[in-house]
Order: sequence, then structure tokens, then C-alpha cells
Amino acid sequence: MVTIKQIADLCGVSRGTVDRVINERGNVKTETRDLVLNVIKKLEYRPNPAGKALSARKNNPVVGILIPAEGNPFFDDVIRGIKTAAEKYEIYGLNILFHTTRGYNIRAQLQILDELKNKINALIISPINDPLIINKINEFVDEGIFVVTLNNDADESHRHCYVGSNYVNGGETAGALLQMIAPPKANIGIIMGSSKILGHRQRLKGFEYSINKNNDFRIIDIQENDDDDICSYDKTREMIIRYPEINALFIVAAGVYGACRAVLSLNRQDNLTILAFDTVPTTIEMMKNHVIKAVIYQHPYRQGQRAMQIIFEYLVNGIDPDKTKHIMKNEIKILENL
Amino acid sequence: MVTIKQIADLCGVSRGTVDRVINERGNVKTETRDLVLNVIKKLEYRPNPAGKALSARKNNPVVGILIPAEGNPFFDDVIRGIKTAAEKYEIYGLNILFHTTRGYNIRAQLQILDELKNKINALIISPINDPLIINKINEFVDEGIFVVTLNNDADESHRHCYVGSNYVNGGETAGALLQMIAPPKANIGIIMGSSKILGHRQRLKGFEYSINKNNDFRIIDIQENDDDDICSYDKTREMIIRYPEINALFIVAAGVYGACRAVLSLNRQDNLTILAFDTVPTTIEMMKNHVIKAVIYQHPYRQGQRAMQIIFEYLVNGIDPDKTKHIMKNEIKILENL
DNA sequence: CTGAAAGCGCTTACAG
DNA sequence: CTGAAAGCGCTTACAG
Repeated sequence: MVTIKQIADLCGVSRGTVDRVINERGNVKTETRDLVLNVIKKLEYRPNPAGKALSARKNNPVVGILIPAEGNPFFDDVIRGIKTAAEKYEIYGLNILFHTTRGYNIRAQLQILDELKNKINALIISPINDPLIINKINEFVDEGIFVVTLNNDADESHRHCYVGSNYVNGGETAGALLQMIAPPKANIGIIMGSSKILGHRQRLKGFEYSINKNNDFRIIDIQENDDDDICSYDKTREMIIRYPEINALFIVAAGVYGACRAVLSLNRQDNLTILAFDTVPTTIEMMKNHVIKAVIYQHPYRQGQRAMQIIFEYLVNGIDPDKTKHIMKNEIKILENL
Repeated sequence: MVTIKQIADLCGVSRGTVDRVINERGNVKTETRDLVLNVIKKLEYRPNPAGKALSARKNNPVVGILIPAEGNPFFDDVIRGIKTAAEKYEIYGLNILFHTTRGYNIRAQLQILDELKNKINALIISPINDPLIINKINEFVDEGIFVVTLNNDADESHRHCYVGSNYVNGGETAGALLQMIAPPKANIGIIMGSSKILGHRQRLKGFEYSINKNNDFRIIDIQENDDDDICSYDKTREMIIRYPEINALFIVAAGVYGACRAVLSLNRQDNLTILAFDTVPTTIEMMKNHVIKAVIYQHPYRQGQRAMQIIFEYLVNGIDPDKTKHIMKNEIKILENL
């Protein structure tokens, strides 16, 4: 374990100077800088995060969090992950400012972002993919705020990291699974949230890619429910009544409960194979009732936890993230391994 | 953020005394002890792990690791998890002594444990469930060594933590999944490792529990392959030849490759539904060849990582683990979500 | 451009 | 039974 003190002694300079070199604070003669850098390299110096964390106590770093969680139980586990991690890191002096919005409202996101701007050192956001939001994220980055996108990426922006799932792969996995668990010849109805939402389009794309490889599987109809359970109920009912040959249902996003209730209202639960995403309580209920066969799961708790961890390591331990995309695997959950 | 200094000032004692109370080092008058404890409680004092980590640098803590990994590729990912974490923690002064054995050899485990005993502060072990090993673990615990069992528990011992999966649930999940992906009426052949190994027995139990709920599914035969691919090949061939009605194969532990090769040698891959555990390279190969339909996955990388993390937090940050059993979920993997 | 000193929160001898 | 001091590895004013 090499320390700054050792580097300083070996180079015949003070620890302050070594610190200036390591952290690129300037005000160092080129020659001494080169000397220090060489010794650092030769001794494979790595800073001790505990030392960093201790002196970072004076910074009182703050993380702003902005998530469209209201009315969307999917985010409950994400938030649990964030808050559990935040509690763990509180003792290091890391604090959070927690905000939620209802649905994907650009104006609401912008307003909260403006409020947060001069109060935070890092931001966790599940952004809307809109130029106004992208610009705002870039503003934050330009001011030295560390930005992590969570569950939904904004890769056109200059955000530092994304934590979330691979949506195309989620759809593809769902498609392949459905071919295993549905009857040999299946007519599929699809209920999606909104084609305006990137993740939903990507899941659909992956699903279609997978299904189209199989001549015995056909997609009969696709309807949008705007992530609303009542709308989902109506649209699903209409779809199943109109196309009674449908024997498999793929629910791309929210509105799972409404869709299942529609199936139940038509008493079709025993001859319809239903596949959905995420393990919100109403979905688990429908799995227990054997209405939903399986779901694709994207580790929501770990998503929240990981986002906080990345920021903690950056702000407190002074460690840069090792990659920009932190992708949680899509898992298959049935009742038994929930 | 309350610090020891603040507690000391408020109580009118020195920081040394507060430290003595917090860490129960004795040599404190009962009255001062009570006073300090009260203030600590009132102010909700939590020690700052960074401070602890820094002063722990002088301890040079060492973790012994003992895993029956030789010739068992399952452990490759577990070890990757351990080593990646160990590298991350090295800078804090935490070092490891890494040992493996071939198979479950009691004598070999005991010998390495004796070698390690006076060199380590913590132990990660995937123990054999034998009284000799249990006793040895208890010896370690009695000497103040922090013991974590990994992937296989020894809950009759005094080990501090277990990190691993729930084997009964793994079998149950496999059974439920098989009922979804096998033909409506299935005759099942089972290839297990050894009934001497607890985890294998537990998986079998969970599987049988799940299968026995279904009158259309029957278990035709159970053979043991001793986790050996050649043996697995022979036993599987014999089984399938003897019971040609078998149309589903459940492989409980290792020897997956041998079993699959047996199926291929009899050209039965297209009318046999094969289910196995874990994603070792040869298993993935057989999934790509569409010989294996699905596997149950137990997060091996995270198991290794978590074991190291628990020990790091204990030894370096001075944080006791929040629970004794750290169970990784059983996940279902198909080719698409590997 | 550089160094000496103090401080972050904890623990550890040492002295009494 | 208790306190003062030094140290773990880093950063931050401050002085020159």
C-alpha cells in the first residue's frame, strides 16, 4: 500500500505538491510534476478511499433525485434501493434531496431541476427523452454536477452514467419465453403503454424480432393503454372480444392489473397465456391466482442501490465509475422464484 | 453527523473513554459508562466507517479463502466475484490467502484450515458437512475469526454468515418451470450429483415437491453421476436407452455436459426437454445448440462478491452484518437473457 | 511554484 | 479508571 507521504518522501517534495499533481490542481513546475507522475506510476499508487472519505466530510455533498414515481408502483423498489443506500451513506456526510413527479411531465421535471440546480453535487434522474430535458442535463454537467440516468437513459446527453436494463433484450427474452410456455400455435395480443416512450418501443421491437422467427406465432393486434389500468381494462376487453382467437397476451409495461381483470371478466384466464413485466404487488397477486404465467424482472432494487453507490464512490471516495452503462440483466420470474 | 469528539465533549470525558465504552474495552466506571451510553443513544451516534477504516490500516487484516473449486467450473464466477472485490478492498489494507481443493475432500480441507488458522482474521469457506469440519469452524470462531460459509452452508456450526442460494427453492423453481416448458405429459429422468451432498438432496426434494402436484408428470428414474462428466454420459445413456419413454431430463448439479453428449449420441435432443443448473461454458454451449432449454441460475459472481463485502465491512469498517443468511435468488435463464 | 500545519473520525499505546 | 498525544491517508487554507 503506497501512500501520498511515501510518494512525497521519494520525490523530495511535500504531500501538498503530490496532491496537486494527482488531482490536477495546477501550480506545479512541469519537472516536479513529471517526477511525481513517474513515481506514482512506478509504485502503482492508488489513493485510499478511506482517507478521501474522511477529508470529504467537510464538503457535505448533496445528491438530487428526480423520479416519475407517483402513481407508478414499479418505482417503489427502485426507491427502496435508493433510500437504503442513502441511509448507509448518510454517516459519511452524503445527503439527498428527493423529488418525484406524476408521469412524464416535461414542465414538472424542468421546474424541479431548476430548483435543485445550485443545491446539489450530483443528480439521479429518470429523464424524459425531450430536448428540453437533455439541454438541462447538459447544463448540470457543465456546472460540474455528476449526473446518473436511472431506468431510462438519455444517451444523447452528456450524463456520466446510465443504470438500468436493456429494453430490447427484455422484449426479446419475453418473446423467446412465450414461445416456450404458450401453446404450439399462438395468436398474440399485445398491450403496450405508449409508443411515445422509448423503452416500450424497444421492448416491442425485441419481442417482434423474437416472435417473427417462428411461423407458428402471430401477432394479431397491438393496443396502447397509456400505462393506465382502466384504459388497459377497456382496451384488453375490446381486443379479446374482437379477436377471440387470441390465446396469448403480452403486456409491455404498466396496466397489467387492468388487463388481467379484463381477461378475468371474460373468463378467459385458463386458455390465455399472459406474460408481463415487473413484480408490482398487483402483478404478484395475479401470478398467485395463476392468471399471469411469468414476468420479466429488471432488478429494480439494485438499480436504485447501484445509482446511489456510483455517486457515493465518486463524491465521497473519489473513484470514477468504471463504465458508463450499468445494465441489470432481465430475469424470468415465475411464482416459485419471485 | 455526531462524532466521538462531540460525545466526549458533551459528557465531559476524553475521546479515549468514549471509545472504551463504544467498543466495550472495559476499564470504565459504571457511571461514566452509563452517561456515555445515554448520550450516544440520544444523539443516535453512528460511527463513521471512514474513520474506522483509516485506523484499521494498522491491523493488516487477512481473509483466508477455501473453496473446492478445482475441476469445478461453477466456482469460476464465484472466484471472479471474490477476487474483483478483494482487489477493490486491497487499498484499505485487506489481504487474502486463497486456497482451493479438488472435490469434497475432508482431509484436504482440514489440512489447509490448520495452515491458515493463525494467519487470518476472517475465513470464507465452502465447507463439507462433516463433524470434523464443523468442529474446526467452531474452533476458528472461538478464536475470534469471522467465518462466512459460501455456496454451501454449515448451519450446525457457529459460523457468522452464510452467503448462497436456497437449494430447495431452486429445485422447486426447476420443477415448476419444467411443467411449463415440457410436453403436457412428461416422463422425467433425473441425473443428480450425489445424495451425499446436502444441496443436491435439497434440490431434488424441491423438485419432487413441485412435480408431485401434477398428475401428468412422472419421475421415471434417478441416477447419480458424482459430478463427473464421463460417469454422467454413461448413466444418462443407460437411462435413456432403458426408459425410452423419458422425454424430460432434469440435471441437478454438475455433469451437465456429459449428460447432454449422451442425449446427442442417441439423437434424442429434439424430443427431450432438458433443464439444468448454472451457466458454465459447456452448459451455455449446449443452450446455444438448443440441447438445453433453460437453466436455474444462482448469481455465482454476486455470491463471491457479497462474501468479501461482508468481511470487508466487518473487518475494515467495523460494521456487523445485518443478517446471518444472505440468499441469492434462483433465476431462470434461457439463451436470450444469459 | 511550494511547504508546513491543521483537520476529517477513529484507535492505540503510554503515562498517571 | 482516565486523559493527552500520535497516527491512519487524504485535502485545505495559509504563508511565503
